[in-house]
Amino acid sequence: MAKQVLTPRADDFPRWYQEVLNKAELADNGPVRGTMVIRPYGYAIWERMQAEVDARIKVAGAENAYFPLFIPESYLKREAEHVEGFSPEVAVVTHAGGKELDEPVVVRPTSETVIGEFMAKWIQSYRDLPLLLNQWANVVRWELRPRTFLRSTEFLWQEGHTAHASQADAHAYATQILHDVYEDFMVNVLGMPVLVGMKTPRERFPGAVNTLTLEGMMGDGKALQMGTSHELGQNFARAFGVEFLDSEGAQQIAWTTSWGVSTRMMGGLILAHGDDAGLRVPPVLAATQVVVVVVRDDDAVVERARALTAELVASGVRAILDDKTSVSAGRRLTNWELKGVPVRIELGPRDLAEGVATVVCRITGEKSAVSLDGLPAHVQAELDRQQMALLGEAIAHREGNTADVTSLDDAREAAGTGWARIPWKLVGEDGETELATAGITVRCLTRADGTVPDADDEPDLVATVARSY
RNA sequence: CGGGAUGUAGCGCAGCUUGGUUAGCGCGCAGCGUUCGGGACGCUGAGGUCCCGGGUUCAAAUCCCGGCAUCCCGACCA
Repeated sequence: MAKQVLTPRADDFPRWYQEVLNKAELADNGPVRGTMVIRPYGYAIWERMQAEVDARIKVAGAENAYFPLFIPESYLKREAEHVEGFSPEVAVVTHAGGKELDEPVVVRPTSETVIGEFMAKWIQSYRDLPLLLNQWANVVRWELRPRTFLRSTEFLWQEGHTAHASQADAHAYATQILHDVYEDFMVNVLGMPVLVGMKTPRERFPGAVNTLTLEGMMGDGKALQMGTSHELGQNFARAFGVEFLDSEGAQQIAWTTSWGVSTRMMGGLILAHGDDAGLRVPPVLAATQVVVVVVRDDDAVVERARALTAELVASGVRAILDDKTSVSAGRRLTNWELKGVPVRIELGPRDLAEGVATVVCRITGEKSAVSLDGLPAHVQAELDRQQMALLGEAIAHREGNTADVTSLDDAREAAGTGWARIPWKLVGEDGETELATAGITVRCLTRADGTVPDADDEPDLVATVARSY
């Protein structure tokens, strides 16, 4: 019997995306336009993302703190480009406590301004630098076209904010976060071979002097910005008075950075790794790496499955038991497949009689009978192999759908199905505007050797252009 | 804000052109029975301000007017 779980995504990708969200029980739409409700299964994955990212942030030396959700409107107005860039999408509270407020407060769209205010208080001397802060929070941006996880009105993220004594230090730190935290996480945990580069001036964060980005290719060949790291120069420090005395006793203005990744990565995970049977979660990320499914309601089977689950947990695998035999086996198997649990172990009377379990790998689709003895070791090896297979598949997909071109027409053509790499000097600001009319943007600039440039006017830069979410 | 479309059960939809008894279907949900190794089947049942307001009519989900909301394509964006 042919099994067709979801709408074929080639026909209607947005609909396929929505079906995965619903059927894999990741998220629902919220009551207010553009907001989302993250369901427990989706949130468990987000918690794993948080844990992995947070650990890397701490290695990079930043500490967690928390700043207010409400920001005085006047703060936002202190940095000219920043207010201009954000005001269209800021939610403003004008009434509270039963009366109109003297000064409206905005719901943070990002926290550079409040944090800048406090950095100014906390920093007096070069000995106070660098100040490396991070916060896990929700922010609100009233975007015109919201989409669950990819561009929701409210989203969860991590925003790092740092202050440094010199431009070189700030640049080095923004770059360190880009590679050691974000790229490492995305490649090794998410299994996504992100393209790391620099945004063009047009695509820069409002108020930044340099925006670095990590771009992932989705299953349909579009690009998704998975994370960013900004050098803010002295723009915010000047606006908020983040000043310090250097070792010579001279008053200096600090150099700041900000960087973040968000629940958008949940959307990226779905769009990059999902297939027509639902989500596929990389084993390193998965909150549930293995599900042991009791195929039939049989005491001996239930008992053995429970023991096996305990064995797996004891061996360090994140495993759960599914003994809910009141629901038919076929339905449960399909549900776990939709949710993308990397390894499924099916145990029934037939398996038990032969001393084996049926091991099914979600990522490669392989199915095999494996002896119950030594199963935990086998499972661990299988998880590692599935992780590599998923990354390998994503790399092949990206390479197979990226074309090197030398004209804007060819770039437009290639962007119909994937990415195009084109010399930046053939594009320029005018070419960028022209491509934009066809819905194509310059995702980032890289050097010919693939490394991240220091400036957008370096010679021989390569622009990667694509459609995006 | 421009261009297109849609609002009917928890979800997905039909019915509207040509007004007419009690508004249907699939999925899901509840009960009983048979099933159970890849989304089982039968029977029974619960569940509805047909987006809102007004109008026409003996009679409106259906026709007319006004409003609201949502979705898709653009501009904005983690």
